[in-house]
Amino acid sequence: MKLDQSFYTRSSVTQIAKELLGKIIYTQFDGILTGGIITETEAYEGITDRASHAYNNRRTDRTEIMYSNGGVAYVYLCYGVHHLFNFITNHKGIPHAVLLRSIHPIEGIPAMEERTAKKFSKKGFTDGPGKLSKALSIKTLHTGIDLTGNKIWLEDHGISIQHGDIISTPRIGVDYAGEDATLPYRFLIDIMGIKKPRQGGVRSLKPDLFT
DNA sequence: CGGCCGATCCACT
DNA sequence: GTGGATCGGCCGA
Repeated sequence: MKLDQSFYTRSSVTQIAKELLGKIIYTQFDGILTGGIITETEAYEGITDRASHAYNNRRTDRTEIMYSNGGVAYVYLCYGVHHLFNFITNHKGIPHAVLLRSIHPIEGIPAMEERTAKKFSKKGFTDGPGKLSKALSIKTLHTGIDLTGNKIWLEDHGISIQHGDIISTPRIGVDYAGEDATLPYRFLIDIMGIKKPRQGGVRSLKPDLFT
């Protein structure tokens, strides 16, 4: 079942970030379908969040899309190299976002291997925000795209994530954010169920777990 | 208009 | 464990 806009327009960005775990993200460009199970997200809580690009109600050409009604993409370039994908949430004027940090591939794996020049069997295939964007062919030009359309969308396949299986930690790479750098706004499912990961993330997803 | 630097990744030691 | 890649956005002058 495809997720509709009402999933994104709710007011709790942390709740949405947690509910995204276990959902399936798909992209289809030039007839090539790729997709994976979302296993890690981060919430960015708008104008009060020092880690957010929209902190203090800042509006620039880049961040303007964050003020849209929920259900569109915000993709920006990081370190001059990586295209980082965000779900825009909440209502128009409230610039909440969820960064997608990791997926577990389930669809179009050969295409993803070609795009990333890496093999799925190798550890660390799509376990990072830059890498998964490359695998799904998401680029900055997709900023503003409708997340309920036919190029990028989400589906609920009935994967049930227990509350107790969600690990939360501080967000990665936001040391500049002062007190807000310690907020537990990073959410992930530790598929191995072994231990809380250190910063840097879970690198031990079992390829066959969801198949 | 110039300079700084990041919501990262990978090669190399 | 560390440093280089790489460039658009952002800010101050």
